[in-house]
Amino acid sequence: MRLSQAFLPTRKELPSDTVMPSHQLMLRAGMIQLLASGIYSYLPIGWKVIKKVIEIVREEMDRIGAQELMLPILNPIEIWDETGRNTDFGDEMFRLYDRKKRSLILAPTHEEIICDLARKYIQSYKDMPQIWYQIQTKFRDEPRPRSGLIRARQFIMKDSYSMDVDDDHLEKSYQLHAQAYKKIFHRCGLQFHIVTASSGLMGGSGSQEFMVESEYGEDTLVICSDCDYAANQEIAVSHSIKIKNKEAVSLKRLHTPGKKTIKEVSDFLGIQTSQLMKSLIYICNSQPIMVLIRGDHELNESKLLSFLSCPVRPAQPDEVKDLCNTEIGFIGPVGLKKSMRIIADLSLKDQHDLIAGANKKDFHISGIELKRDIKQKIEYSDLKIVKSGEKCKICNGKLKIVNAIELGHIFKLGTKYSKSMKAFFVDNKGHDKPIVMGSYGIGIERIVAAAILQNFDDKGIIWNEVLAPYLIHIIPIKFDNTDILEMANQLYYQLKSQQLDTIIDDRYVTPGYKFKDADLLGMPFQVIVGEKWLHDGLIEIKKRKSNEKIFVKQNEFIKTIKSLLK
RNA sequence: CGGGGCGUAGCGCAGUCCGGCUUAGCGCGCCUGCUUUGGGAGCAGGAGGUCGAGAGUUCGAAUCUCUCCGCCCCGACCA
Repeated sequence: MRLSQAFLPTRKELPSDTVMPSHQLMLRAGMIQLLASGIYSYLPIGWKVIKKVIEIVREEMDRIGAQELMLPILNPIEIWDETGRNTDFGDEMFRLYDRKKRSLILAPTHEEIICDLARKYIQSYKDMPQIWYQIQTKFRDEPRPRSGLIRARQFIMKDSYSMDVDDDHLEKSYQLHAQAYKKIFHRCGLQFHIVTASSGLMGGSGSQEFMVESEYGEDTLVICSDCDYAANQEIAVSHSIKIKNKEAVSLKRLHTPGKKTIKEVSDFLGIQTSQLMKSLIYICNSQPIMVLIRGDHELNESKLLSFLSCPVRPAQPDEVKDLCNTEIGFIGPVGLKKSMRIIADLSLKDQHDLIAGANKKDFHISGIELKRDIKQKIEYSDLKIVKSGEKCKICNGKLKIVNAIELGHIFKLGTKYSKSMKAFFVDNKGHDKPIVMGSYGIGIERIVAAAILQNFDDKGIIWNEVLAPYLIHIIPIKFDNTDILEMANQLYYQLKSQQLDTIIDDRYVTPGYKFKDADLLGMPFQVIVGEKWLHDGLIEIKKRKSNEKIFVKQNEFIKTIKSLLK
């Protein structure tokens, strides 16, 4: 490509209203253009990179025997009613009507459509296993699009679905995907984590996410520095920092005027926050539930949600007052007016001398032992958020917390969809059984953003050879000198004839302009034809990443370039 | 959906508090001419704006009031 003819609108100035480096660089390098919030046009070099990612994904999916197909984006609403996900997705689905006023949606994912295909074509255990995938635009009306392509409302996803006869075979399909995903992200040159993830309300027997660390990430991971343990914070477990168990003592009411928060109470009483018990009221299916957490811990709502298998919300202040006869800050499990389900974090089990609210304004109670002092049955579960510095349950190593961006998610769906959509097959004994499914996604643009995020400097993007829109960027300097222009053109044609993706900056602009643009665009190799060529007959090859310069004679050029390419 | 910020030329911004010396300005970019080619060139000339939209207040509105729209950030949300 000749830059003089290219649609490659680079910008010197940093776009305002942007925060994330990958977003800023994609805009500055002329890769993307915003059309509306969360909706982008992909300009030629942006699209070129995306196509490279897609091709890698396609190769690795094909390698595990997955079969590519293409499903409709426009879906009749009825099929989404079959699984109840019309309601579940709610406002996140784009909705529209056809001329007959029939309700349609723009698909945010395709489990239902796949399941429909499966129930029509998969009849016998002999028809499985199957893995079907597509690489296609998805639509989600995100409440808050952000960070450029990281969270967009229209984005490209590779989604695949496996159909198997039972859980063992699902496990195989799942592992095939895990392997394929590792290869894909490795090939893209990314550093990533594989973490166990929350199954949420979807049930199923497990899922893993493929994550790249980033301070801009929307997910939080817990990672062990000593072993392989890595999990999404939503489900991560740890050994809490141990505290010495106090002696058993009797209950005592303490006057704590105006002291509501854990910190206020512990400061006032001169005790460790870990001796306190946080009492939280949640509402689940309109029923109140008291949740108890150690004072130095925080509740992990995802864990509560999966323990209860029901969406939860914190109770409103007036609801709390209604239930406990006092305001937030002084509630506790001892002396509750109305009985309610109580769920406590494991760390509180068998502890002596805990302190909680007295259900009376300005009073707390000390000396609490849940087993001794609470008559009703208390359910115990791991409910706390894992914090940095806690110990790994597997190896006792130190856990760290990092933010991350989710690039891929593999999911054992089980039979949720096949049951509700009646996708059954006949097993080898002649019985009807629901197809056992898996679903697996990759965010294509997120790979591009992550690749930039992991490889840039103050001058611009640093592409690796796999994803680079062009491998080589030729820069003729002083090119009104016909020798230089001729040489540069000659190299350009030579490289092209070797199938090496090359761009040449044949614009009539100053050298500084060309260098800045080349660094911003970040092709792996810059080939500079200038003074050195005129005086010494040498062509300069500069590596974008290391800034290393190599000077070669013309007859050595192609050989050298090829040896530099991996 | 809650909180905050912003909307003035293709891009980045000043002007808005305190209405009228602003014929709406600056930098970058763009066009023409001459000069210029190892780190975003110089000089000269030029084009480009319903000041996000609508309504109102006023003799007079980019500036004040109201409504709406859009974009960004924080939070909530994110099978």
